Amino acid sequence: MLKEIPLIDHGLEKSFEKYEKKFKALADKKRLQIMNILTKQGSTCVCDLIPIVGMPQSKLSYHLKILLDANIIIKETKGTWSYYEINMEEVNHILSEELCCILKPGNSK
Amino acid sequence: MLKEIPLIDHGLEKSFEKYEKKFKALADKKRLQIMNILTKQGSTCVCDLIPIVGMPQSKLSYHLKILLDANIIIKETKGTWSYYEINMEEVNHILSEELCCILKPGNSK
DNA sequence: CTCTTAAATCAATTATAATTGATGAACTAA
DNA sequence: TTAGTTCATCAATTATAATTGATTTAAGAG
Repeated sequence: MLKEIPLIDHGLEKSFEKYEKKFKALADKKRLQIMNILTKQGSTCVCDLIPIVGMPQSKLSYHLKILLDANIIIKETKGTWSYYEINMEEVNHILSEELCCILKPGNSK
Repeated sequence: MLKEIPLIDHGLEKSFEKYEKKFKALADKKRLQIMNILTKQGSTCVCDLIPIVGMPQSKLSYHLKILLDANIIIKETKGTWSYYEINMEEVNHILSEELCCILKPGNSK
């Protein structure tokens, strides 16, 4: 039985849109820095991130939201505090072992 | 001997800038489509790509340049023709095995 | 040389993303 | 209640990226 090769593969198109969003989230050095800090620090609240990353709160919130919406980080709210951490499962699914290393502790030696 | 932990790690900063560029190149579904076609087709010239990807020549050239500058694809010129192909080594260094699969033949079944 | 084709580049427009300071919502403590 | 804190969101601006059609460069063919 012959398999039809469609001109436009809608499954792939969906995939490309999904990965476009994730790569967009990764395509910013400030967000890569945030990810690097989260991998070093583990779960961290926004108020502690502010002095480390050195950016105003609204800006940090903006970038955290982009990473969150792409499922690259996870948020957990405890009372007034919001704790963010890397979604390691997701990151490992996207990035190479080599690249994942800059997002894992013990690399910045 | 104690190791100093710098507030700003310039080595990491350079890395982040490098990866920012690569992720930016990947962060577009049209470019992911181009990459997918190049993995299926192998080395392909621009004039053959135009009808496959269905975009005007100047637009295609623009997107190919972004992928080329990020070292994600390789260009080889033969006379009037320019042939492009995936830089597999680079792609494998960045992306997970799982994700590399959408950029390898035999996946679109 | 001229004519054609291939592909890159340009300039102008349009679209998308990032930054900023201010405001608002939700929780805690007094 | 009131005041203080954490964080998200808003609106306005600025910056960056994508799209378009036209032009340009370069390589063959005749």
